[in-house]
Amino acid sequence: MPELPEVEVTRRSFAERIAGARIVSSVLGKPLRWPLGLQPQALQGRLVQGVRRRGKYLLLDLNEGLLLIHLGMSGSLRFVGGDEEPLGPAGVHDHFDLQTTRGLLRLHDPRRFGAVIYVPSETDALARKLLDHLGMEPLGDGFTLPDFKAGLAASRAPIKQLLLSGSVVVGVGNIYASEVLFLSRIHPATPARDIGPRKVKALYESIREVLALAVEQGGTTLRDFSSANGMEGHFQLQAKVYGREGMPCTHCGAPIRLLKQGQRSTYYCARCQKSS
DNA sequence: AACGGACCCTGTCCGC
DNA sequence: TGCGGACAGGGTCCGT
Repeated sequence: MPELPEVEVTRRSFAERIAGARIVSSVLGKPLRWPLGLQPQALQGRLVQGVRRRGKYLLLDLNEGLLLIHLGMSGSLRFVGGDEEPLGPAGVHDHFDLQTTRGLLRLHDPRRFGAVIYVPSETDALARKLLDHLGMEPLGDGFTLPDFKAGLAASRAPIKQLLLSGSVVVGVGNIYASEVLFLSRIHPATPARDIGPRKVKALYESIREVLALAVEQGGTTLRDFSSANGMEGHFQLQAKVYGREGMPCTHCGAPIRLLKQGQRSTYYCARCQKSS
């Protein structure tokens, strides 16, 4: 479910409200992708200093150690402050509660591909395994055209799958991958290294523009995404190809096609999107 | 060593 | 209505 825009929107929706809070208690539900890494009650008394994002991970900085939170396919966070309507008891799909002096942070994740992991520092072995291989941040200054070009030139993988892997640039998931390839008129099966310089530039710009726009729009709500304050996203209203198999291309009218790549659906226009 | 596929889990939707 | 199968926004691991 959550790609970079949804994770960033989630971050912005509670980062300021939780900063400075002290952890009162913490409760686990069913197992997630990885174990928490310490007894939940050991978090009691620590301070939440802020919330950062790296790729699709949220990093909750504590005065001692940090929590890595990943939303997987179906995860979402809610943060409800003390003066708001309380969330009530944890439901069957609520697998992590962090009660703080500023409010309750709750992870809801039916499929449980998500994770909440405590690490003593970002240089911890597990943290490095999860974070070190991640590619460039598409909305940051470090994401440059020359570096992006070099990243594509080093891979023969189909461009759609290279984007999804996050090894060159992070945060482009299944929806936005289809969208940016449509906007830059690149066929999704094109080997990354075969894409010409003009289209590489178009793709680079599309990634920045689409992700930034999606953040502005509050992310994409297909079925159940909402930010930590309960707001739904609206980017789905601007999707040109995702989920539109058989419907006319907004540019040329040809029917949008569906392609399976690595067991994931890719939507594209066979007339507008070419390999060269 | 890069790449493709299997797999983790639950819910929903579609065709029979 | 019930049931089986396909599919869903992600990522790791393992075999080639």
